[in-house]
Amino acid sequence: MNYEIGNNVIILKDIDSFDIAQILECGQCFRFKKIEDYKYRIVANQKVLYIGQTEQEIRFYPCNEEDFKNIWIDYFDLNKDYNKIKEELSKDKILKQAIEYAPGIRILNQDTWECLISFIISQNNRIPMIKQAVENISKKYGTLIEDECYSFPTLDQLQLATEEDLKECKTGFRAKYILNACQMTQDNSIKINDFKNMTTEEVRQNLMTIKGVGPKIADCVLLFSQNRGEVFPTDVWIKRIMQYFYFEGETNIKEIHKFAYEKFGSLAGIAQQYLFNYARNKNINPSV
DNA sequence: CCCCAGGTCAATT
DNA sequence: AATTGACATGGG
Repeated sequence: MNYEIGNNVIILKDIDSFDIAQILECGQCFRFKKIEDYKYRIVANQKVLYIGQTEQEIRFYPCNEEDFKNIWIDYFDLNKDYNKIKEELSKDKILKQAIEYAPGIRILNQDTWECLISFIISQNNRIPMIKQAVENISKKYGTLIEDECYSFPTLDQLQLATEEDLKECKTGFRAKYILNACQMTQDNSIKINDFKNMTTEEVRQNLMTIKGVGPKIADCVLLFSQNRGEVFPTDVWIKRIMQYFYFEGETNIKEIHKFAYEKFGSLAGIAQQYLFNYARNKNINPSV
């Protein structure tokens, strides 16, 4: 990978398929703030990182080479060849459209614990409100890093919360689900540290023992924090776009999964993200 | 005032 | 096994 090391900044050039706005705004990640066009601040891995992108280069700061190599290359999935993936997926003409609409999407490799709690909050909720709730929780239970930015709380930190506390953070009826996730992770019923050695189906079943975690949230955790490209998280938007483009009207999630696994295989998760972004931004909402 | 949101649970059939 | 209403909260 071709990058330059500056004074507490890493400058990345000649990277394909990287659009920081598309990556952060496509619905996979909740802890980012737009400073101005193509300048974002994220909080991840106990760090605050700014990303500024121009046509020529992408700047990551404050950042030294060690952190870039150890943390951010993996976080931004920089070793994956998205051109090859897009070429493969573009054999399907619907995917071709979705990819052309947002060719700079990448799937981030996020922290599993944060991803789990964030997507528990996501159920029957809207993205701006999910962001707000995650922010509230971080401010109340996380650690101050710098500049009013708080890390997402660890299990030990979040365990201090009561159901009332969590409701004050605007998590609503999901507060008790978060408590259950804390409890089951604490007593090692949820084996986050073993996930990397478990099959996708084993991880999914383990996550779904948490009250408030069903197949959709489990698949989001698998895709966005465990690099399992073969899952196809299916929410209302995915259901709409699949019905609109691939099915003649109404169908069910089981049929959608069967179709997606056969058609996209190990690239299903990435395909899903292009489709989700396309459906949401084009407001695909057929009256079928 | 009614509708819905990156779903899931529990009750009912 | 499949269907249906409830659930907190706030924006359109």
